Amino acid sequence: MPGPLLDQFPALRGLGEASLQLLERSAKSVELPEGAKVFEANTPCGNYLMLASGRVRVQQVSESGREIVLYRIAGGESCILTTACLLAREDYAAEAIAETAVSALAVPKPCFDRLLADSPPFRDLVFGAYASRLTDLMLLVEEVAFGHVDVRLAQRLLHLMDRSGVIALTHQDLAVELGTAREVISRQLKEFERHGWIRRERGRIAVVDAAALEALAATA
Amino acid sequence: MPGPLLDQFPALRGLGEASLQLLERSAKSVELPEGAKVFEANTPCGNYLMLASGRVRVQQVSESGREIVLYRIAGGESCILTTACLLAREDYAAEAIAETAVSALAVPKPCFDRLLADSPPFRDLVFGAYASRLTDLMLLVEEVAFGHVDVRLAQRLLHLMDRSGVIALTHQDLAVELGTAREVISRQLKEFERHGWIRRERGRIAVVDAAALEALAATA
DNA sequence: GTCGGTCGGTGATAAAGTCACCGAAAATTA
DNA sequence: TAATTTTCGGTGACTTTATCACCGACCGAC
Repeated sequence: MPGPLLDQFPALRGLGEASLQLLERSAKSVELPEGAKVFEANTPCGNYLMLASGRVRVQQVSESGREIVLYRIAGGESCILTTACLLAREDYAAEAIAETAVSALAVPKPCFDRLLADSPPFRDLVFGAYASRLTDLMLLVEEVAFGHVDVRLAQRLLHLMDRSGVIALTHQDLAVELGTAREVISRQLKEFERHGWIRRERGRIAVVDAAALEALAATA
Repeated sequence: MPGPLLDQFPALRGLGEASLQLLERSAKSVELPEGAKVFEANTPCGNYLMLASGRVRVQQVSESGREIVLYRIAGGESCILTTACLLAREDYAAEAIAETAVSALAVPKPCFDRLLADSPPFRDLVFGAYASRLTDLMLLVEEVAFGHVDVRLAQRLLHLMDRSGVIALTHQDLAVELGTAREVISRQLKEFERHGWIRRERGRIAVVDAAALEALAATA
């Protein structure tokens, strides 16, 4: 156990002694290295997952092999996709990948059910995660259906860059972020560079003029 | 009250006397005519909605005014979008329209919270609805991102037609179903008619060769 | 009947996706 | 180190989809 439960999940403050002890006893701590698959498409699942630290990317894979990033989960959040199959007894429709090293809590279904019944803060945690993902996905549908790639790419670059303005991703990675084709990204990036907004290197992109990208990104 | 609760919501069988009585006492019956807005985008909400009968369409509207159908809710199901804002205290991101006359149960938040705490069957109902919508939306993202309009249109025609193979929708309506433009639908339908798969009339489409459409629809 | 609104058709153009292929850089192996 | 393989990105040609502007036909109301 990497630390006290409440430090990892501040949302559980107010959970009550009994529930906390139940969690401490039943939940197993899980450690995953960067790049590990948290779960795969079309696999049954038995545990409810709570992310203590790290970041997980959830993406949809189509039959033709194309991919799109659906959303990300950060430390302190719960992974509602596992909940979905726990409750609906369906298989995953998507896959999840650890973007950083991840430590999580695997809660067995009986314990999950018990907490759901007994603990309002736990319910809030789970429901809150559901609600966020749901609105995320609705906005994503809108973006994919009606958004323009240049605007979406500008937004994503700004969101993915680190403090120094660097994005260490390949064009293919960015294509998966937006659910589009690599060629589309390559041509768009060339256009951005032509404007002097970014610099391209193999496997990395440096944002030069963030203000210009923000102006484009605001072209909702 | 249009009838006993359990007839309208078989999923609530096993709810327990106390919970049932609480529901009967607190929940208000709501009747909406066809075409009524169940809720609009960016409006706060105070009640949890359970659909007794009728059908509701939930669709996303973009700033530019374009629309796409996200999913539908039928009798016996709960409307998780209301739950989402109840729990996340966010506004709606989408709007919902009664496609038929609708009778529903409006459950006030305190009562909703109470049932969630006390009743496992009620929890299953709510969580189950969440899980279904979530997987629906993930599949929709995939479809919009990677699907081809001819295939998607064939699927939708087959799904929307009545027993006699008729779809009483305008081209614009179908465009909203798929989140595309009317012209795209018009041209595609002309192509379908050229193949002898459908017949077009003003405001209605008649499916002539469902098998052919199914073959195309299976071209996932 | 006339009128205003809805419905659908069409051509031109732009944006995005697809396909096939290429060379350069990096990683791996000999 | 040299050779080989893999990954990464570039490009042209073409298809599909989206957008824009406009049109005439049909429909219901008056």
